[in-house]
Amino acid sequence: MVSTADPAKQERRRRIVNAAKEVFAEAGYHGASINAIIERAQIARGTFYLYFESKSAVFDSILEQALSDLRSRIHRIAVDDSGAPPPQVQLRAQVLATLEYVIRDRSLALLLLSAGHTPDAEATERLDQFFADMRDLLQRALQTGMELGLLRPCQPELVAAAMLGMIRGVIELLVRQSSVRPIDEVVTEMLTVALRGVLVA
Amino acid sequence: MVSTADPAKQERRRRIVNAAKEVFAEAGYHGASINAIIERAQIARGTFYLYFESKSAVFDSILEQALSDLRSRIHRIAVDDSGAPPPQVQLRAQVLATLEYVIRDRSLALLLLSAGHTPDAEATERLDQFFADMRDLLQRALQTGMELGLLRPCQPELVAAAMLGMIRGVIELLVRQSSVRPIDEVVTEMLTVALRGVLVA
Amino acid sequence: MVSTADPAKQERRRRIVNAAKEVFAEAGYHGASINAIIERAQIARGTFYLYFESKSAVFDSILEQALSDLRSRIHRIAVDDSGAPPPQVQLRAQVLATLEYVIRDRSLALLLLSAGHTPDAEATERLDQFFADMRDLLQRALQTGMELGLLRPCQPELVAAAMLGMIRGVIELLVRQSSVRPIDEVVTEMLTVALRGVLVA
Amino acid sequence: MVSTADPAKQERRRRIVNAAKEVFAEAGYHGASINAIIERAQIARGTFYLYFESKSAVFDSILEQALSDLRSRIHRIAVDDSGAPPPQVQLRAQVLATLEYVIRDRSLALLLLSAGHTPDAEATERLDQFFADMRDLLQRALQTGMELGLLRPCQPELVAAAMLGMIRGVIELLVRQSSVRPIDEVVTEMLTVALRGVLVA
DNA sequence: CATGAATGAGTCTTCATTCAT
DNA sequence: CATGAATGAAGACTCATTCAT
Repeated sequence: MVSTADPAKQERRRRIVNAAKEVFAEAGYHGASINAIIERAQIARGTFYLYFESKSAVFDSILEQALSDLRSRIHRIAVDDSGAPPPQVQLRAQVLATLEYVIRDRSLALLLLSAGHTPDAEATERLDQFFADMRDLLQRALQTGMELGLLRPCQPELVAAAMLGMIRGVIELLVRQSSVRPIDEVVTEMLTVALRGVLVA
Repeated sequence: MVSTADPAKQERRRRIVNAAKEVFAEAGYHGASINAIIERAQIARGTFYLYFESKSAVFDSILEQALSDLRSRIHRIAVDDSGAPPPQVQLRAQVLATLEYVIRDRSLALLLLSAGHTPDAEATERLDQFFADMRDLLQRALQTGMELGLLRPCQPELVAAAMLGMIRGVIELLVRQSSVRPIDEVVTEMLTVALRGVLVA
Repeated sequence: MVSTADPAKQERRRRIVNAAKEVFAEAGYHGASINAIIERAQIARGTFYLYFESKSAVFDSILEQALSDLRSRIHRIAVDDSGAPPPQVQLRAQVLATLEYVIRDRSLALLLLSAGHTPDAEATERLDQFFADMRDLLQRALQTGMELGLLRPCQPELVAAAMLGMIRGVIELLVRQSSVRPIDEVVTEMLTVALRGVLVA
Repeated sequence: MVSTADPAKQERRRRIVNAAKEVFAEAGYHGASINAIIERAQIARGTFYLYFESKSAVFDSILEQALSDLRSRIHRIAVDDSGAPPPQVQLRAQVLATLEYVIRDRSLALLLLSAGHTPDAEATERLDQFFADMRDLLQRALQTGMELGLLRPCQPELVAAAMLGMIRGVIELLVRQSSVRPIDEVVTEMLTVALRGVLVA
């Protein structure tokens, strides 16, 4: 077991993970060679395999961590719970938290955006599952909103997909442009578009 | 020169392109082995290289064709030309044409959605350029709409990115679900969300 | 049988042989591709195999022709036959004939000089045999000369090898330099060196 | 940096070089497959590429080493320097050193003799340059000898080519015959022929 | 634990040869 | 006979993974 917290080991592990994240982000899963990773992490070849079973294992580990972090920032929006803040506030908070987390780590963001094709079926599936979960959450939120008469009738599945895409599109823009925008305003704009559209009236 | 016609050759070339498209879609650029492509195309190894210089050449060819087809379906929306149909109609037509083209060829859609990391820098650049162009078009349309007082004030760059993402998100949904939806309704819903948002009022 | 003299066929065969000779000379046996040969000969791929069984077959054919031509120019020098010209004259005539034949066809010369490594064991052997024969001839001439008291005592095998090398060296010079030298003088110089050496006395 | 010592690595490198030298000598550059080399060297495919960048790299390395070794054995002959041994002695020493070096390593000798057509243009050029240099050296020695009245008037370029060929011819004989001759006597004979020719007087 | 030399399965690509038209 | 499209064996090279030191 490596998980048992020897601090030096933990540090090393983190070094590897970070190196791998950068290399994956720059070159994609396939283009990322163990060579590049260990060079960036300043470790020997064998050492890598002391901490991770395989290339796909690091990738999985990075993904798992990211998805778990993201999941902890996103929940079902409570509507009946009288103690909770109003739905729009909850929504805003979650979107903001998500964006902040992803934007903070450019490599991770790139990795998540492009992590399509891994030969590691599991990783692909895990990522797909994550996005599916997010869409479900959105979809249910939309459904509830419709039932409560807050939202206009629509095809929730489709709109959920559209909105998820919207978020990805915005993240891509933020990540590709090195210029730093105030995330707060970005979220405001995004939500306005999603909720009110772009027409004047 | 034979490059023009010979129906048998054209047919063969198409077989290879289709096989490649499927394999690329399923396995990504790297995961796609020449072996897999020629097996699916039912041809010998050497035959592949009779039609394409290299693996990246087929990929490029597929990409080029797709982007050119798409570009021919998408143009700047004319607003002052009194002979032209109203902007919303033009917009709808273009989105519809795009979706129809992409949805028709599932493999191509998957390929376009995930064609992030190719070692072929040119291909990656070409794809990036395409999406950048699309965003520009959207951005300018938004700007014009704002200037004409049709759209509410917004950050056009951000909104353009969001909408492009929306389209990608919807395409992904359509492509992943094998269920066939009436594209017409999909477009209507998408445009409604983009233009009017989801709120009731 | 192709040997039966249809003149058009003969002409075509010659075209192929010449093309092959040039390509072999320029690129070596391995570097010579059937492609290059048929392009230069202006024929289709299949046509090549109508005239020659394989790549090595053309090579063999070229070699065989050249060696046979050369052999017909080189004979044992007659010393007792009172009707024959003096040995030195015979020697000179043969060396001259050899050089003239080889120099006339630059490609052939290059091919003969470098035709070391063919995967075709037979061709290699044939070439080796030719050079061995030439050396034998020289060696016996030397031996005879020694026995007749015309030449100083020496190790005939060694000296034969040296003189064969001398000839090859000179041919190489003539072929590599595009400048045209009077072959007659070349032969004179060569024979003088071989017979009298370079010292003054 | 490890490039300097590590005896085990050096040994392995030598094993590869030797295997390659043999295979190149037997089969020529093209005929030599990496497969054959690694089999003879008893190493795995990847190991080869740990020591050499490519097939042509080993070839280059072998060539470079040989040419450098040979160059260090051959110099301009000093004639005015009163402290130097007489020219004939210097000449003899150099020819002897050259032959000894080349004969000792049969594979190397074969490789040098036949290293005509490499697709590696650089290697070919390097070899050509070497022989050109040697010819230059000989040519200048002849010129000097003529000017000093030691040698009879001749065309130095031609004679230099002849003598270089002579050396190659003799090496070829020594290398092809497995029988071992006393190199000393070989050199004596060769020089005698070159200097005094074969005639009795 | 760390190291990095060694491994070999797997990839792309070339090219001599065949054969249906 | 001529053609050139099709074939597939063979070759060079890469890179994730292992293991002796």
